[in-house]
Amino acid sequence: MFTATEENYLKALFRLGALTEGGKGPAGTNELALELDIRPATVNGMLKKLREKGLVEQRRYGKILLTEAGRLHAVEVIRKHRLWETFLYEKLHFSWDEVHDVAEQLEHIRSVNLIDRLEEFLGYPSVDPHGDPIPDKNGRMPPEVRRTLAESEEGHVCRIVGVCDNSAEFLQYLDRLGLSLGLKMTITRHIPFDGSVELESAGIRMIITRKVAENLLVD
Amino acid sequence: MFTATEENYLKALFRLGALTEGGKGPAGTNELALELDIRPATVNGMLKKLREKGLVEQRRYGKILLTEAGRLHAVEVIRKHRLWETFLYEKLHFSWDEVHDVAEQLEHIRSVNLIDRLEEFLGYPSVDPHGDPIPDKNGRMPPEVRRTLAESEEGHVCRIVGVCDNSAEFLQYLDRLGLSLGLKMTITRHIPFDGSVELESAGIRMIITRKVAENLLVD
DNA sequence: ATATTTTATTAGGACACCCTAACTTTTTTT
DNA sequence: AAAAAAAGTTAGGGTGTCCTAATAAAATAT
Repeated sequence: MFTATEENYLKALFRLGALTEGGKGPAGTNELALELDIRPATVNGMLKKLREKGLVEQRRYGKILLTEAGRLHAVEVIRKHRLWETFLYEKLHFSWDEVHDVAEQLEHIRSVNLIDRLEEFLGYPSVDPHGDPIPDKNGRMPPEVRRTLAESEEGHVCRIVGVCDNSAEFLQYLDRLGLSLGLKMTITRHIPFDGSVELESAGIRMIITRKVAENLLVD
Repeated sequence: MFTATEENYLKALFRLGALTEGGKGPAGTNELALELDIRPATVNGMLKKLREKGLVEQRRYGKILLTEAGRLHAVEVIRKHRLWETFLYEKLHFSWDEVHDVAEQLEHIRSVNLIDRLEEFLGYPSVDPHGDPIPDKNGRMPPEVRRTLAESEEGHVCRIVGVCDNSAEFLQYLDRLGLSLGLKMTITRHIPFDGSVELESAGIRMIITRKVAENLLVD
């Protein structure tokens, strides 16, 4: 049905939030190319194919959106990826950082039964070793346990998954801080004095105020 | 290092006994093409590539032989295939006939640690669900338990893995019976009267004499 | 509003793997 | 030994996925 390459494109689009609804909004050709580490010209050609297959919607020179079919398949691939990661971590004792590359290959194995049986074997886990939720076989993500950055423990590695305050003011402020949806970070310290949180992301250390921390949802 | 396609060629050559030593001897381009269900012209091109990579030896218009490097890699792929089959059968409860197609994909997953950890997880099995031996990580097949057809139980599914008598007479006789190395069969009945063995292979039922049965090794 | 920069697209090419059709070499049959 | 059959090879294409270089459109800056 789908090639491994096509699946990787869908997955990347999903990651980039090509879903209209919440999130960062649709991605463009260049952004997708960057995400996949493939040249824009190549991506452009593949998008044509995905459009023809009804997986993606895009007007000339426009942003890319996953169709319902595209979204469903993207989620299916993510489900496979996360279940395989869980298998590697829990059953084969791979370390946190080793699982990804192998799961990247395993997620493309085609079989009617394989992934459901693997899920059963693993005891229907709800999150993978990175804490990411595992979608069910109908493409639904389990209700995420959303916690604010302020409640998160020291040393915890997490990602920004949403905000409590949706005001333009707050979002613009986040922008200025370099904080965006999906950003991965490590909670370095909770500072008792004023409730500030020290964190580290992409090699950069920063301190954010308690008020900001209370309004950032992390996983 | 190797593409999935290259690995499939190596595996097929190994199956066809392209090892000089015992067995059926080296295969030709056509035979390999038949085995892989790929046209001879295509196989010819791939053989050039495998020769350049030092995996195969072949003179113009000559038979194909695996080099030591080729043989080692073929065995490695077979090891992966059989360990994955064992996993699917024992842990995910796939049936005997479902495991092959999925293992055919899984055997090409690349990872330094994966297969050794899987082997450990499975408890170092020595044979796969079909009774085929699983090579160890150094490319050695475990000592096969070779039994003659005469000693084999009724209902047993097995393959001809060798002969006791190597005379031209006997081998020509086997040829006439349509019995060849690697042939899969089911032992239907042991006939007490004269020790004959009734068996079934590829939908054809036949009876062979006790003397022949005593000289055929099966797995 | 025009110039610049960024983003998207087109054109043309490469490589892996597959094909069919035609041809050559080797083997087998007569 | 010549004819026929089988096996191996070459020539020329096709698809999928990638590339670079050049161009067109849109967004941004002046």
